[in-house]
Amino acid sequence: MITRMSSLFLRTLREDPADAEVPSHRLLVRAGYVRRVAPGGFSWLPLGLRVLRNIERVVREEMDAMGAQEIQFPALLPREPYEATNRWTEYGPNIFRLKDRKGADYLLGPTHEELFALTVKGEYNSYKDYPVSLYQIQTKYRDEARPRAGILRGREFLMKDSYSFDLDDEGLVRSYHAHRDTYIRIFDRLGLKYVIVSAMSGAMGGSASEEFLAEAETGEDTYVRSTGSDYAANVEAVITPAPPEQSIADKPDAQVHHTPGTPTIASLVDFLNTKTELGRTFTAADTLKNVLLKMRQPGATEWTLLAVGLPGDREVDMKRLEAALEPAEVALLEDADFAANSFLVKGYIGPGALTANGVRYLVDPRIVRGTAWVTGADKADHHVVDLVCGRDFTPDGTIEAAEVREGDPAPDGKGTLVAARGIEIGHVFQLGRKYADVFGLDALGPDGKPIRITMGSYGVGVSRLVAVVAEQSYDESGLIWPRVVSPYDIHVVIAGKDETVRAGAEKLAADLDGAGLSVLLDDRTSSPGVKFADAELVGVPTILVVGRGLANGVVEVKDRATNERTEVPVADVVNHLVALVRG
RNA sequence: CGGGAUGUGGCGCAGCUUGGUAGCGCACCCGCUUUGGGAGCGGGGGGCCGCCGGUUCAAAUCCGGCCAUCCCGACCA
Repeated sequence: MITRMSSLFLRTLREDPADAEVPSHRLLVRAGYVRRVAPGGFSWLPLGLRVLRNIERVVREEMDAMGAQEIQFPALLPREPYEATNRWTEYGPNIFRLKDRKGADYLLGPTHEELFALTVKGEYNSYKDYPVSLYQIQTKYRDEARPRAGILRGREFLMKDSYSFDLDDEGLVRSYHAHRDTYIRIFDRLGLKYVIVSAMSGAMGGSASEEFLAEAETGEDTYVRSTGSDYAANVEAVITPAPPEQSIADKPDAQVHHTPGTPTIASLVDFLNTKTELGRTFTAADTLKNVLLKMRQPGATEWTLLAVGLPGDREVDMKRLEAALEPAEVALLEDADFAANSFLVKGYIGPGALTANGVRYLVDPRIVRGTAWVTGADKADHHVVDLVCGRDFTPDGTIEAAEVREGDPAPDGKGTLVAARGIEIGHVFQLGRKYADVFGLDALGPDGKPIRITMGSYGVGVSRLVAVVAEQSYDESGLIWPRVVSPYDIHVVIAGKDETVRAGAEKLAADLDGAGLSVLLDDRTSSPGVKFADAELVGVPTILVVGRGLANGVVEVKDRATNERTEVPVADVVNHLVALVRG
């Protein structure tokens, strides 16, 4: 196929659009791939649509190859199924809601677990029907609080979502891994640099959920990776390696010290080192900080107290804490709560009062049996030194609530952690029976008894991938597409108005087309400089320049990624390019 | 929802302090010249200056209110 730029619906911009910050947004607008029509809403122009369709094709081929079957739901959905799962309420302001002429409630689908579960229930009844995996590639709607970064986070976007249905947990794990492997193939084919991070804490069940994050400085998701292995994880999922337990026998007795005016860790450490004669130097890491919180299970009205103990040099990471306590709601204790619980002496809280008053006490994994701590003595202006875990206090358990810092040892014991940023491009998730329970999705088993189906849910952000690929592949002149997603195989530039040059280029374009390549032919009357600049901006990986060399029987093949130019005899160029593209 | 900024042809911007017939660059149209790195000259088309109200003989410009958009944060299957 040959597309002539003289008639292509395209207008490139010489300057960056004022509202674009991230490279993908800037370049996709400048190069005429997309145009903004509303906050978080973009139209796809011919070049952009071709890239989107190419990515969609890769996703579809791999989904089909794994045996998933494609179906399609409406984006406009009735309220009832989402009411049944309580998501009509849970989604809050994040879904688009609308009413029909009769006043009935509808929504624009943000994700389709309900519909898939209901559809399978409607069609399948026997255990012989399972397992099955279904998917769709469909427009999703979410009323994001703040759409941003062009098509990286829009309110309307194209997503591939799929769902697996299995008779038992082993089947779910198989389906999960089939999807995971498929996603690896998809992202590898797209030439992306990405990591797979565990998205949930160990307490919630290992690999039940993993995210695929494309490496990008502009990414919204922070994760950590190890310097010594390929370990990578969401900050919420990092497991703190516990130090070895220590002997209790050789520890000195706990002693209470009068430590006036030391309500903070810094003031306490300073006091211990300058105003006491303990014969050693303390740091914040030697102190045990007890943070008081309150938590509430979903649906409950009463808050219960919770204390988290952690080394004094670490802050509580509320996101990690929330992830560890999910689905419970959690909040820091307020002054009124302290007033209502007089045994809590703010600034001087120790494990003693907590345990004595039945407050659930969870500690950081670094606080193991045999470790000695400086902590509050439950009395204003008093701290206790050498309070030993397992001897002087016994926590109710451990919790991953402390902040993760660069330089922390990696959980696998190899290397240390460093922070990195990424963009979520895929998510695999063992849903379990949540939706099957709500809708009564059962298969009739061989013994005549119903078997509750277990589901997996898997997503790929198809339109987002256009921006993510761009984000990982561009230079100061413009986009640089990998061949699989490039809008065309070859960009032919006619450099010169000479009629023989034009005719030669037309002939070559026709030959390339005949050899099965897609060709973007710049047959415009503009000056060569304009055409070169546009070719670099548009980003087709191979540019064929037909110009002054033609008289000597050569044309120029330019590699967009390296900007290397090689002269190739006209007679060989078609074969040369076919080999390049088929590579 | 908090903080910051900005709204002037399709795009990028100036003009606003000090009110007086709306301007520049890119893009677009016509003519001539030009054609290997965003051509030159000449001629042209296109704007309810975000919206509403106020002040004034006169408002893009001053005052008040509203709306919208972008950025940072909170939020985000």
